[in-house]
Amino acid sequence: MAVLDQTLRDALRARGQRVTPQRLAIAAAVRDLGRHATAEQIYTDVAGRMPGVSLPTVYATLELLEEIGLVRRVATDGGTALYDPRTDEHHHLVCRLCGAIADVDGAVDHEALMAAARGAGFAPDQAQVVIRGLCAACREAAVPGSVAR
Amino acid sequence: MAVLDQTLRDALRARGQRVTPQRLAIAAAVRDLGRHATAEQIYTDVAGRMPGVSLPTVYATLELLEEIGLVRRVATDGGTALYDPRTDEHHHLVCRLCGAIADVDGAVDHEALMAAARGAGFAPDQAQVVIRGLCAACREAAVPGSVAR
DNA sequence: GTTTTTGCAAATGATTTGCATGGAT
DNA sequence: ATCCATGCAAATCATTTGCAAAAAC
Repeated sequence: MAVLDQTLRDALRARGQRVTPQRLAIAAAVRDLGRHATAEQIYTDVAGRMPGVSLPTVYATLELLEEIGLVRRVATDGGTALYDPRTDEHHHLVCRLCGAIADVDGAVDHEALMAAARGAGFAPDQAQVVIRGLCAACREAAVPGSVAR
Repeated sequence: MAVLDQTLRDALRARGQRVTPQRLAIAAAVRDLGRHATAEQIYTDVAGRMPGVSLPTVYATLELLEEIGLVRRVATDGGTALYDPRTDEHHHLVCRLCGAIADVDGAVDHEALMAAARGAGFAPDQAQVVIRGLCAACREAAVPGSVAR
C-alpha cells in the first residue's frame, strides 16, 4: 500500500503535479476494490473514506492514474467504463446479460498484435480484447441444462 | 446488392418482422458507406435517399442488422460506436488522436480466444480486439521525423 | 504568493424510450 | 383487420466542462 502511494507520489512530482489527499484516496480505493470497478463504485468507496470528494475529481484522477500506468480503463461495450488495477497483459470476458466480467490470461499473442499494428503504420499503446457472451449462470438461466455439470 | 436485400428480407420474414423501406435503405447505406460508419453518418446518408427517416429508427435497425449478422458494431472507446459491414473475423486499430480506424487481419488466434472463454465457463458470441495508438499521420504531427520515410 | 485542484452545477453527446400515427402483412 | 414499425419529443446516463473557492507547493 505504501508502495502504491510512493509510486503515485513520485509520478506526480515527476510530472509537476500535486499530491492531494483525494488522489491518494482514489488510488487506494482502486486498489482495495479490486478488479473492474466503475467510476461510480470508486466514487462511492472514496466518499466513505473522504466525504466531500466529487465525481468529476474521481474521473479526472482515474484518467491521471491511467496515464501514470496505475490503472487500465476497460471499455466493455456496456456504455460504462471499468477501471482495472491489474495493469499486466490480460483480457476480458463480459456477459451480455448480467454484465459479469472475468479475466482471460494468455490466448493472445500480444507481440503479434503490436507487430501487426506497427505494420499498419501505427504506434500502438495498448491492445484490448473483449469477448462478449453468456456467463455460466446466465447460460443456465436461459437454457436450463446447457451448462455441463 | 440484391443479394443483401434478399438476405435481409428472408431474415426478417424468418423472424416474423416486417420488410420496410427504411430497413432496406439503412442496410443499403451501411453497405454503400463501406467500413466503420457512425450511426449519425448512416443517418445522414439514409436521409439523402429517404427524407423523413429518424435517428431512432436508424439505431433500432442497426441493432436488428447486428442480430441478423449483417453488420458488426465496433465499440471504439471513443464514446461513439461504429458499424462495420465487414462481418468476417478481423480487428481494429484506432488512433487516439484523430480517431482514424484501420483493419487488422490475422494476428489473433480466434479459436484460442474462444477456447479460453469456454474454459472460463462462458458461451462466447464474439471477440473484439481494439488496439489504440497513434496513426502514422498523428505520429508525424506530434513528433516530426518519427515516422520512417 | 503562485499555480494547480477541487467541488459544484450545468453542459454535452450518444443512445434509448413512450406514445400516437402510419404501414406491412 | 391486426400487429409491427415509425417519427417525434423527451428522457437517460456516463462523462466532461466552466468557474470561483481552497489547497499544495
